[in-house]
Amino acid sequence: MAIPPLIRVGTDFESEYPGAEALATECFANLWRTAELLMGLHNRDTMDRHQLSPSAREVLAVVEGAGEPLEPKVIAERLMVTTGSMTSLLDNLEKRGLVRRLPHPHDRRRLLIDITPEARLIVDELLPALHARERDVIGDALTFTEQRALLRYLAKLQQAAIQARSAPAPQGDGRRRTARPATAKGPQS
Amino acid sequence: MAIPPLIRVGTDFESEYPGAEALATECFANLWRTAELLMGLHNRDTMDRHQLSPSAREVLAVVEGAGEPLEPKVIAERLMVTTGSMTSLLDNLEKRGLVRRLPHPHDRRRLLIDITPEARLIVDELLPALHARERDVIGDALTFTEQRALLRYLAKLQQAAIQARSAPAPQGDGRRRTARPATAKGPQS
DNA sequence: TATTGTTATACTCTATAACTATA
DNA sequence: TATAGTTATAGAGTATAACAATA
Repeated sequence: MAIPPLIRVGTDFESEYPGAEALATECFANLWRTAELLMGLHNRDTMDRHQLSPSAREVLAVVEGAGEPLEPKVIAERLMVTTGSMTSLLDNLEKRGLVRRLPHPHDRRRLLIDITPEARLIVDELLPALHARERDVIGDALTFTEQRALLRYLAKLQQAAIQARSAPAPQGDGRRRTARPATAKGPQS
Repeated sequence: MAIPPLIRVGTDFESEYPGAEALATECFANLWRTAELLMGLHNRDTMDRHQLSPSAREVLAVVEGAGEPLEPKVIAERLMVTTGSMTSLLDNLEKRGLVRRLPHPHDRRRLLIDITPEARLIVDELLPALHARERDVIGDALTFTEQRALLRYLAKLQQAAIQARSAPAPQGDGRRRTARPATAKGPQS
């Protein structure tokens, strides 16, 4: 397999980066890679089966999941994009006949976005398959007990990350000492 | 806090999606969100401090980490992008004076990409700060024992994800039964 | 013929800022 | 004045396919 099962950092990592810890960096790198690999499965399936981009899928999933039409601004907040970006996403989806812009009953500035029956067909086919995939892949790797432990760790990491977001910029305490040698590729653990 | 600490799926999830499991979906969703939050810290720092996009940072880190100039194709493989995309990334970095295209000594089809002293200054300032951030955020959330357990889980998940990549498309076994209620108000059957 | 890298083209995603219509 | 959404513009990132140079 071209892809190794885990990213490792060199044995000299902690002397190269004083103030860092190899274990934390390995957690970080592998958390990202694992997430990318898993989400990549969903994205590929979504594109192959329905020619939907990840963001387009998210829009449909959010509206369908809400069970009722939503204002563009609300969808934009869920996806964490600007209203300008949302207009563009909705334009594409509307062109494909997957969403409709409806007038808001009480405020003529606003819209309500609903998904069309065609979109509903797509979502009703796609989401169960994606969730089944999640069950298969994650259940293949981890026991329920491990999944619950993972979830606890992720909750703690999210809290720490959210706190760090509003914290000051990271301190570049440790200064790198040597160029990282090219030959240090074999982690001997 | 606007952002809840953990994504949860509804209690009726497993009846909506037969063949799925709420626990696996929560693992999947939170793995993604955690990774995004953590990587978002790095991306924001990198952009704020050095106006470098994530991909541009990766190119510099890969070349600097190798300790010697690398061929574009090698960098492209590490970043998992095509050589066409790599040309574009290198164009941007070269315009900013951060990389140089050197002739390959033995093969005139090839190039060797080296980073300039300016880029080295950036990388030597940035990477230690990012690694220190990793230590702080992850160390704040998890004990070393927990970090090691997390790493074990991630290794297993990566293996499962890599296997799934070459497996057939997911089976949409379970058919969605009802529209997902937004606020437990009755979706009629 | 096969490989490396470039070019040309196109598309998605995203942002910002100016703008319109409405509140 | 403030808000919702659009438009115009811009730029990054990515891909594919055709291509040139070289092996």
